[in-house]
Amino acid sequence: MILQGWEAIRAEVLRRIRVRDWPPGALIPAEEALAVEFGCARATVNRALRDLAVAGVLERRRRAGTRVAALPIRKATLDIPVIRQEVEARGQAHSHRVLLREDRVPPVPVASRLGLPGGARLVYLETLHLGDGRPFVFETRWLNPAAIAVPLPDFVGMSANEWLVAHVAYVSGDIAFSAEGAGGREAAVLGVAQGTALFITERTTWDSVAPITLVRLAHGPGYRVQTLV
Amino acid sequence: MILQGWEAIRAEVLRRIRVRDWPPGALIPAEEALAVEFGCARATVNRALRDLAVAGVLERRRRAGTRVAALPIRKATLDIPVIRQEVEARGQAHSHRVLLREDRVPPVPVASRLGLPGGARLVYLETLHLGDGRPFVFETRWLNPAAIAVPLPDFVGMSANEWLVAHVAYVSGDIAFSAEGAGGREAAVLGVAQGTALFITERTTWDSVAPITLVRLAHGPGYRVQTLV
DNA sequence: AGGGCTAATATGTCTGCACATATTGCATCC
DNA sequence: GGATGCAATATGTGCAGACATATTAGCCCT
Repeated sequence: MILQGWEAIRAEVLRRIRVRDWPPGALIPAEEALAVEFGCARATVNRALRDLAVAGVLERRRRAGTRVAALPIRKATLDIPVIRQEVEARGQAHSHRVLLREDRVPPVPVASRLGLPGGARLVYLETLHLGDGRPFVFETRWLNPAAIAVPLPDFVGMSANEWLVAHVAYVSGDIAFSAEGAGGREAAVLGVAQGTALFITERTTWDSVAPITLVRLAHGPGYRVQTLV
Repeated sequence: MILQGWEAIRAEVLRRIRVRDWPPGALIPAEEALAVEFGCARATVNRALRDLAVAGVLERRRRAGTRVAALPIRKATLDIPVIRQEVEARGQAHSHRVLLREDRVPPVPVASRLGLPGGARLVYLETLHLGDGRPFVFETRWLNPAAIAVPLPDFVGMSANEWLVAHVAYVSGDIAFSAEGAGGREAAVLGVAQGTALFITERTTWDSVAPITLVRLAHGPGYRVQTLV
């Protein structure tokens, strides 16, 4: 069987896995053998198999060979859009209001998540994002001014997230999702009953060395994060 | 500057992005130019840049060149472990109980999500997963027996997920996360107050042609899904 | 039988070259 | 002026060959 292109090879390998030609856990032929069978170079087979390994479909180890993953559905990728884009994707007009901004000593859990000592002062910011004037998400954010070289703006013209992206050194970080009942303030701001289940996104972002910001987004009812695997 | 290995090149490119040598939106030099600068083959540069593009850090288009993504934090990958592994990773002993199993005609939203006509009969399954004997997650599942060649077991000895992975043709599908208040049954089964915010995971999985199963996992308070970006 | 070293092997990566393909910007034509 | 076509260009993909590296299986020695 002659196949053209690494994607064709990936598709054929996937097909064999799906029809259980190669069942979960099975060892599949070596790259060299597949290259001969498909009439292509080993590098091309390598490209296809590596891609499937990244996707979690295959598990590869040197010398040990390549085997079909025992539990295939293991990795999912999701897009984390900027809030403005998310709102606009729903066909609504985005706006935001800064509800509060002040210097504060963060509570211990916040400081520890950011890896800061107890006494450090941070900027605390509360922002409400709206779609067509209705509350969409309530953002509470801790900013570390010590890690930001330029002076902070008032975040009225541009949301904190967009300003950070545009003005601060490239960031990395982690994201966590959870569910929580709305507290009094959240309920009031979002216009829902207290205790309503909210979808919470928490994001920590780091400079190469210092923590920059910790954001907590409280999404109102009906919010979903969706993935294509 | 001479660099060895595509990961070293990726690191150097990332560094330049971080220090805003190449700010968001900027066009970076062509592969050929970077290959000369780093003293390696173009394919090696290509490998590094392609990797960063997959990670969402770079955006590449033929002829148009490679530019730094304007909004870098856009893609996140997360692992979706099997429940048993998740429980065991917490150092707890996993067990599960099948609470209900019967043939049912699914409600319209379920049928439409699976792309099935209205009248089709499915197997409905309610399972409670426990960690050290305490409720961990409440699983409700619709199974499409028409898409499964072998007869279904009782799922007492092995959870549905693990049985499916082991016995059914390889599946793909999508995952969605949301937050909901606990209904009466969920509250009772999980041992929480009605209305408690639950973290909901919904998974649809497909054969190459037919829908196989729709699972809804209701996680109790404190549950988080975490990601490293 | 058991433990440790060695050789075989599959994947990982790199090079240098070539051609394919998408896209852009310019030139041309009406 | 506007639409159309062409050529230049950056990335995408492919090949053959080579060496690197991790891991295993088996051998040897005690």
